[in-house]
Amino acid sequence: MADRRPYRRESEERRREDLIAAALDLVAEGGLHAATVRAIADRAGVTPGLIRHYFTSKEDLTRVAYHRLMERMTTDSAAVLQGGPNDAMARLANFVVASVSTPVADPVAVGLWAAFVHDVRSNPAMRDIHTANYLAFRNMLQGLIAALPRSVSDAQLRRDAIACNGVIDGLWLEGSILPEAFALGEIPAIALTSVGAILNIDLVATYQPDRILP
Amino acid sequence: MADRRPYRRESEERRREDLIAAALDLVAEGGLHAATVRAIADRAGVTPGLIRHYFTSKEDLTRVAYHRLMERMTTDSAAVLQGGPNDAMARLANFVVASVSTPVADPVAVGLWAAFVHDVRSNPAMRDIHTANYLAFRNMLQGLIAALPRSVSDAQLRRDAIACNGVIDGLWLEGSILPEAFALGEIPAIALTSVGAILNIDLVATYQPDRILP
DNA sequence: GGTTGAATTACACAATCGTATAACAAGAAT
DNA sequence: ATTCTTGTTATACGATTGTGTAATTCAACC
Repeated sequence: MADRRPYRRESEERRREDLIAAALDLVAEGGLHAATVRAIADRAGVTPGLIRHYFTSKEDLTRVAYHRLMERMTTDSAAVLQGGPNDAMARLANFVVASVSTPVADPVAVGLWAAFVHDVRSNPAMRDIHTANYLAFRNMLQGLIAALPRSVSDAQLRRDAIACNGVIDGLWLEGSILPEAFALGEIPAIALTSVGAILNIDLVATYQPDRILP
Repeated sequence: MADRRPYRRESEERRREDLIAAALDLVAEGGLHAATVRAIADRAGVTPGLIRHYFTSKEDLTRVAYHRLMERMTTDSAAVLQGGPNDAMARLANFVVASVSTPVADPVAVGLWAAFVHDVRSNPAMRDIHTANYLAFRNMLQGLIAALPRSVSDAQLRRDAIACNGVIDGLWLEGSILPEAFALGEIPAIALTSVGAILNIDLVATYQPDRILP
């Protein structure tokens, strides 16, 4: 009959990846309600029906997309450890700064993250994803703290990690939501001072930016 | 014709209040998309059309509801200052604990809060509401810190307030999203220790719960 | 105690949502 | 070349969305 839209066959992995990326893009831009099956398909350059060919439902796609987001945030924070200094204090300082700087701290990222928070509370599958990634991040932080030249009990180490994670999360949040409320570099500086105060070490003097700050 | 639903006339204030409360309830339970005009009206015991009689649009109702939510959270934190001790350190300690305890820290509240974060970024009116309430909270905290028996510069006072606000926000977030990941009273204890470490004072020894903890 | 004004209900409407199913066509297999 | 598999498009459907507009009924007022 009429001319059908021409198309190319792609691998399953490629198609799933494109759809996930399109979904995250749309959520970041317009919130969860903007990520409709039609909009996602359009952004990914396919037709809506294809989504249900690769995902059992829209909820399924949502779940996978959230997992990908959390994974990316943890990876971005950890990336700064690769090829950096070997000194424990310097490694911690780099990690702290990276966690409250772009691309981890970012208005788009926090909007994206917040969009899924409610589902995390109400949906068991989403909560499992959140718990796993939250603990992965905190354990990474705890490992960096444990490597410091000081001796504390395991219980104290846990409390320190929770506290430092708290400052980082809080500053990440505020700096991302209201970036214009802070001077350039103010949040990273405060993060270093605070984590240092909690752990009773001088992180500020330790920190040496071996990478270009944005 | 058929029997119309009987109704009572109420004051404008009462109706607006009921509709706002209904909207917040629904967002808390099922996210933003659950708060449809029909669901809100049903919860408030009226018919959908009445919403547009008191609010120019659904967006208008959403904006007002968010304002009410932020207002309530700040008020709940400040409530602990009323009738409490006069000692500056004790007042700060009470405030810190209240900010990371129920009803301020609560799974429902954080889900509610997160639902609006995206709009805060993209909608100027929502951002104004957020900025005003965020600064109100931080200034309240800064006032408590300024009252402490120690002398620091204004710039340092600002940094201290941002840092303490960060820990509080971060712990509020984590404790609210994953309450089962922490022991009872663990988060308040860590909050006191951390804020104390940042300000270089002993808040833990100061804190004396003159109110029943939940 | 009618009369009147506005609070409230009732209904309609176009747009959009997620999902289901059938038709097609691209590329590998033969 | 032809067939076959299945990735992909096309279309339809019922439910639900926010928003207008007209019809009612409550309660105050003279």
